[in-house]
Amino acid sequence: MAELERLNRLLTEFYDKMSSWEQSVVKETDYSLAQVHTIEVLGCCGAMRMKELAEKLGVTTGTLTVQVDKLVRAGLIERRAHPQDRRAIVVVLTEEGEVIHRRHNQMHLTLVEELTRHISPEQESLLIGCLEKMNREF
Amino acid sequence: MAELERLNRLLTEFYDKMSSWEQSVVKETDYSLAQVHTIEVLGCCGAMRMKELAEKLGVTTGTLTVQVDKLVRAGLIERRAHPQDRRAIVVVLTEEGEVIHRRHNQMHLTLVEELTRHISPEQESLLIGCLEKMNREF
DNA sequence: ACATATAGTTTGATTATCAAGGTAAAGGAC
DNA sequence: GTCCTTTACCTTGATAATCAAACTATATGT
Repeated sequence: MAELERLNRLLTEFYDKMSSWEQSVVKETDYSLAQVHTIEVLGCCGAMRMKELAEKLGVTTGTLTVQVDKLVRAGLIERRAHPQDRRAIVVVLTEEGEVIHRRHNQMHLTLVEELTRHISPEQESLLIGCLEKMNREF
Repeated sequence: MAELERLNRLLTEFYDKMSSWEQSVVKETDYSLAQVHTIEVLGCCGAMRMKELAEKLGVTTGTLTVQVDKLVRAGLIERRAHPQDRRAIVVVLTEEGEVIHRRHNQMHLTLVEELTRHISPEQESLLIGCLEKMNREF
């Protein structure tokens, strides 16, 4: 099982490097890591209710309420009434929030482009296949 | 560049899933995420001085001092004098710290084993190659 | 119509974190 | 050797993120 150990090491290393990359990128902005992450999820997955957003972010709804308050005050997101469920709030990016998201996403793309600089298109396809399989197993 | 976008999505998804997996695993233990991460780094990379550890963890030495205090009190790590540099402290896992690390590492291995369940050995080798290339580019 | 479950907010306490300032030691420049 | 600068770590005070639990309003099932 040396192969497994090696893969584990590489995945952990990748995770740690991604983590510090994200931290350093966020430090350049006016927003915190938690705030950028919230924007990221809303930008990638689209508007959603508090409950769902809290689950995706891995925090309680109480925590999210506080974060959403800040982002609303910063003008990046808005609270909207849910059309069917009057208990629910739908959180949606404002135009400014969209801008922030696109800018951040572009940095991600640039990073991935750099990371795969020495990976051939065929290998890249294989990598994509592996990632799909792995993500499905979580 | 649709391929790039797709890879970016998959990597982000993988990162997020790893993150929540780690969080849920840590929640079962008596230690916090920051503490487990400290143990993880010491276990994988071996004993090192405060400065180096702080860099690997992405925190200031001030923050690390506080965390190390807690882990020393918990009996998982020890502060040792650096043999050459009398300003420096070498942080090292105790026997109990090693046990915690091995237990945590085993869970990582089990996870990776599950994740790669549907990946052939040949694909796995290719995946390892890709990860090595990507980690080198960070 | 009533009981129970769910969505979101508020509150109080805890933890992690940083920046800035302090101490001690190392490493050069002279 | 003596000073100056840099480095390593610790301490402190303030701030941000987080949770659990209590609360309000609405939905859902019996």
